[in-house]
Amino acid sequence: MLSNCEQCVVRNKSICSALDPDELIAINRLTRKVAIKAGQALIWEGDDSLIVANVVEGAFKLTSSLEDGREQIIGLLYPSDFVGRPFGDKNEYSVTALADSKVCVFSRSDFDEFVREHPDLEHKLLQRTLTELDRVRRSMLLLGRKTAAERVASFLLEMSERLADSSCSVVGGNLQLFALPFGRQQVADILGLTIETVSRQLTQLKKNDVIALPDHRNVQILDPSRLQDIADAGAITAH
Amino acid sequence: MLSNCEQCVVRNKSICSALDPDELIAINRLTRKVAIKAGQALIWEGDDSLIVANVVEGAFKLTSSLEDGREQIIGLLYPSDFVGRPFGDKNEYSVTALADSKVCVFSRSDFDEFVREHPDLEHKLLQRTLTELDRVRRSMLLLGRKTAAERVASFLLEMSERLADSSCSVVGGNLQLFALPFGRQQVADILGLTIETVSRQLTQLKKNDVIALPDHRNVQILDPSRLQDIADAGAITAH
DNA sequence: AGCGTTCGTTGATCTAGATCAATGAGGATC
DNA sequence: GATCCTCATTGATCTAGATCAACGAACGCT
Repeated sequence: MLSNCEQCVVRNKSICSALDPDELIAINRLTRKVAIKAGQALIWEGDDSLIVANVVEGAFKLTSSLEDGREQIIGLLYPSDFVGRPFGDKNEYSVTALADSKVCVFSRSDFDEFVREHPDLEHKLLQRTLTELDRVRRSMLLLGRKTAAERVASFLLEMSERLADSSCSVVGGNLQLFALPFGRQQVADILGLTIETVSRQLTQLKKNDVIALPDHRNVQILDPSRLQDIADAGAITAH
Repeated sequence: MLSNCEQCVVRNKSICSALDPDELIAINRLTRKVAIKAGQALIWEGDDSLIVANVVEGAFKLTSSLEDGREQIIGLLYPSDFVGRPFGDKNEYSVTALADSKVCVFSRSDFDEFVREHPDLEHKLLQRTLTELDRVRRSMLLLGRKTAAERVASFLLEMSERLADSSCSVVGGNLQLFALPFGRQQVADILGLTIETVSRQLTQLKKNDVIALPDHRNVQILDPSRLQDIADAGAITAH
């Protein structure tokens, strides 16, 4: 089945939103929709950069590892996000599906060429890259200088923001419930901690009534301002 | 004195290398050369993004801090590097001169507009941003998962590469000497460690004849492959 | 030359978070 | 509904790196 950009669900949020109908037809010819099963890799660390893609459905993690197995999650990708390394010959990171996913794939050379001919598209790509750079730099402060409590609190706040437009429900402006799209090990790999430390910090927050944990995947933020205080300074004042 | 792009020392390495002589004259009108003393800030964390710039001379650090004074160095900037946040309204990070420096400053709105009219310039900017993103992500692995020994070794290797074209001297292909453009505290703030740990790791490397430290600022790499092994896996085998 | 002042090194101790180990709690399969 | 199997929690202990503290060395200043 041919992919059809006009009917694409991420058409208005992805970089493709820079394109007019004619251009959309042109880019349609360069693209191929691919399904990726949960756990399957789309790109391997160290690979030549042969493809780039838009995430259409699902979620991906971007990871970098040491030989002995230590892994750091460097980024998370959701529908409408752009994946891959244009204008470069190596992928420095692996991209792996966290859930069953669909992506819209381009050959990198085709994509590079198309982008150079469409400055508006290149502009969108630049804006995304700048935003991502801001985000990644923020996590450098987290990884380099924050305590475990601060990291977990920051993470929960960021996830609640990021998932705000999808599954998040705001009741009374203060009550937030969302489902993490992954397990404790992944949280640990995002925060540069161990699974045990993440678990202990979460139960600590639960004991202090800052959050509730209906089950292993769901998180409910009961006291956002308190969580914010913890994220910024780690202060856990007695409740 | 008017700045003159034609005679600019970073003309061929900065993003301005994308411009032809006519365009250079046009951009010249938007620019102003400014001297910054060591220790002085060019941009403050949280400021509105009102200016962007090219580094012409000297060195800068990009930092993010917590209220209690903990600081993380998020990036280093050298001549020909681009500074600031185009196409965004906030600077999330401070930019401070590490040495007496000169920059070529644009108003952000002027720059944004000029960039949109010059796709080649925007392309250069995108390439730089993508490269920087790769570099920053690499340091996420360092900050999140590497030990102190691995961090210091990785740092020395990266600095020797980065300074290769300036003060670095390669003798016999194996002997590298370079001067760090900053003190121990800054190294600690780059690596997410304390000054004491950095110091101890350096003396450890010295004792094992992996490096020599002629004085506090200079570093000589005696055994690059050993240093590389340490950077990757932290293994310190007895000498 | 003498004297602060700043910066780096070294040592002793402490602790946040890692590691090791056991237990518990769904969720799928037959 | 019993049996795995995977994943999260909890507890006990250990350790890398932080913290606290003293000392030393280089540099600028009078």
